[in-house]
Parts: sequence; structure tokens; C-alpha cells
Amino acid sequence: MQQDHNISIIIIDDHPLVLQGFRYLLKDLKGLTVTGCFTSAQDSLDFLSGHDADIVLLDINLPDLSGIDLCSEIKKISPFSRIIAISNNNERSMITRMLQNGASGYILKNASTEELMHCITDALSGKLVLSRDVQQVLAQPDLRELKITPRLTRREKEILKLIAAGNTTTEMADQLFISPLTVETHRRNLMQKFEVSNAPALIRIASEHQLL
Amino acid sequence: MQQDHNISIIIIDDHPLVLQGFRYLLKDLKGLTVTGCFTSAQDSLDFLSGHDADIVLLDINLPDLSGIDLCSEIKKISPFSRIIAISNNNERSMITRMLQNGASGYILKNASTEELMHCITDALSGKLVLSRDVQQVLAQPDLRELKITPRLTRREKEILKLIAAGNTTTEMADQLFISPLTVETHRRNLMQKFEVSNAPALIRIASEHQLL
DNA sequence: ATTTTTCTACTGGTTTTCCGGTATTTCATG
DNA sequence: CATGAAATACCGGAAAACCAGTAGAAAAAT
Repeated sequence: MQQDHNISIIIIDDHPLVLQGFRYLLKDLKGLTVTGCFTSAQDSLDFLSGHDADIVLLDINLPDLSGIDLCSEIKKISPFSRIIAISNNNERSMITRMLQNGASGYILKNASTEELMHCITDALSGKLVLSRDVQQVLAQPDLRELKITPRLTRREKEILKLIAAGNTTTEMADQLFISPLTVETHRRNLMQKFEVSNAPALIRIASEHQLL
Repeated sequence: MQQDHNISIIIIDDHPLVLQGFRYLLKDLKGLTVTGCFTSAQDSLDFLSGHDADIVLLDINLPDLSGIDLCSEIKKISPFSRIIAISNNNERSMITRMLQNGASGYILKNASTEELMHCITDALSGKLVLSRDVQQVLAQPDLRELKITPRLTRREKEILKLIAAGNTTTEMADQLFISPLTVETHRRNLMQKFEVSNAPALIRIASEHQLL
């Protein structure tokens, strides 16, 4: 499929400028068509549920959905798309999480145009593509980020934020229309997942993992 | 000078993509020429010491020099240039400082292309241009910057970190060789200073203020 | 259709935090 | 030396969190 002469690309980025930049760069490449440009996660998902794309260029800092979540959503809808993450964020955790969630590449926005083009053509041939800076980040192991972020359920994320906002168990129960006992269970599970023994430590580690 | 039919623009941005995007957008505008594109502050200053530019589109997140400093440098070398700041940063302090340092406009990167074009043409006619989002930020007094970080004593900072690390009152007391009752007092004072009613909220706000 | 995960809810008890005061000692600075 | 800020410490009681376990219903995934 990817070996055909008409390769489709979609671009997702909430910055119109970057969108334009990509379009401009790609328009002269033979056998390659930009079939969609989107400035929000939802728009792109709507499109992909009706069409296919060979390559998805994905800015991970979208307003409506985190790049990580969007990545796995896209893979669900359109599993053969190759996703290349485009980001300013060169944190190891972000990079690895994107790759874990199905991305085929990760390049920083300040990569040179040549590098970008190179990555796109490489991705078409099935390689895992990483821009130079990203490779450097991955090369040297980061001590801090060996601790992986546990996977949280929707409800747990919700409770986590409410705890961080200073709510008590009963307050949360009232807001969510569930029993206080249930809220306590969720909190307990959260603390277990993060291997901490009280709420302050929970909030601390959650904020380190940028889950608030 | 600005009223001539040949208006020169230079663009400074360390993201080649954005650079391309601007070029693409501007190339069809009559009477307007992009005379330079630079990915570092130094390059642009070198250029401007030999040439003039009517408009400078300036990304304020450059690797080698802060946008604020570069802005005043440019104004020294080329005082009649109109500088439009292009940024992801919508913090009030950043915006006002750029304007104080001689910028004629400030737009966010996620502005629509139409908005961008509008701003550029407006700037040519001498207006102060601000993108919609920026206007909103300036319109309403900043919430974050009203709540100043309370001044903490040495001991309070110490206790704060120990709480964040998951210690209970008695554990902290043991480590610091003081009475648990004293620890409780410190915690109480911390919560009072930050105007929160429990420890999780305390840790949350402390981490926002980067005190951990 | 069946397994797994998530959300829900409970019992019963222990520990810790939170609240409202008050009060003494220490130490630096005017 | 006086004044104020910081650190120390206390009481009593109410509220909330924490622990260990169980378990059914709903939703999602296979």
C-alpha cells in the first residue's frame, strides 16, 4: 500500500503557520498528496473514520486532546497509518510514550527542513524516524524517568484532579454523584498505582508526571 | 518610507517550518518582499546592521537570545523597523515587556492565517496590532499574577518538601528532632499562607509555584 | 459470547489530619 | 533594649484519610 505512487498525508497542528509550512514543503514532492489539514484532534478523527492516510504528521500539543491519547485513537481507527509526532517537547518521557502508543517517528519542530523531508521519505520506506535531537535525548538514559507512569482510568484521572484541587471525599462524591466509599476506593487505587502512601505524595508525583 | 510600493520584511524564527509558512503566506502579497529569513538572533542582527527592513516578524523563543533583548537590539540598530512578536507564550508579563521594548505588535502562533495577514497589513499602516487571544489576555487582569507566592520561612520550606515526599507528621518530627505538634503548626501555617484547606491542595499549588 | 477491566459499593476499624486557640523561647534588627 | 518574626510546643475535639478486604454490575475488549 505504501509502495504505490500516490501516498496520502494528513497534517494535524493547531498552528496554521506550521500547517502552511508543511503544505508548502510537501507540495512539490511527486507521488505524494496532502489529503487533509486539521487544527484539532476531533476534526482529524472525524476525517480518518471515513478515509485512510499513509502518513499522519501530528503536533502533540493540541488544545482538545493530548498527543498521546490522540495517537492511540488514530491507531485504533486507522491502524496502518504511520504517525510522525512533531513537537517542541524533547522530554524523554513524552518521546517514549508516543512511540509506545504507536508513533513511527518523532521529530522536533526546530529540525531543519532538509531533516524533515528526510524523515518523511524515510518513514515512507517503513523506518522508525527520529530527528537528531531526539536521538540524542534517547541515547543517554535519564535516571529520573525510569519510573514509568502507571496507566490510569478515566475516573481515576478525574478523581486525581479533584483531589489536587483540594476536594474532600464527600465533596467529590457529591460532584460525581457517586458514593463517598467509591471515591475512597479510587483514591486508594491511585495511591497503590503510584506506590505512595498518602494524598500529598500522590499529588506530588502526579504533578511530576504532568497529569494535573 | 513605509508608504512605498516596496515594503521589505524579514522573518526571525528558529523553526524552519514556521519560516516556510510565512514565506508561503507572504509571497503573493503585492508590493511586499521578504528580504531575509533567519533562524538565530545573531544572524538577524548582522543583516540589519547592513540593511533596513520595514517589518520584522520575530519569534521570541530563540535559542541564543531572549526575544525581549533582541527586540531592543533591533530597535537600536534599525529604529524605524516595526517589530511584530510571534509567540506561543501568552503570559501577560511577556506581552507587556515586548511592547515596552519597542514591539509594534504581538500575535500568537495559533492565530488563524487570516488573522495573521490582517495583522501584517495593519502594522504596515502604523497600527499597534494584537491578535484576538492577546487582546483577551491584556483585557482581563491576570489571575495568576494576583496571587503572589507567599513568603515561606526556612522551616516551612523544609516541611513542605517533606509533606510532598509523603511523610506523616510523626515521621517529620522524628527526622527534624522536633515535636509532632510543632510540625502540625508549620503545616497549618503553610496551608493558611497558600489559602488551601488540605495538604494535597497545598502540594498542588506549591508545585505550580515550583517550590518543590 | 466470554473474559477482562472499570466502576461501583460495602464493613469495620485505625491513623492522621485539620481546626481553633494559646504560649514560650530564640534571634536578628532597628 | 525593645520589637517582631520564626520556631517551638501544647490542648481537645471534629473531620477526614487510610487500611484490608470483598464483591456485584457495567462496560470494553477479545
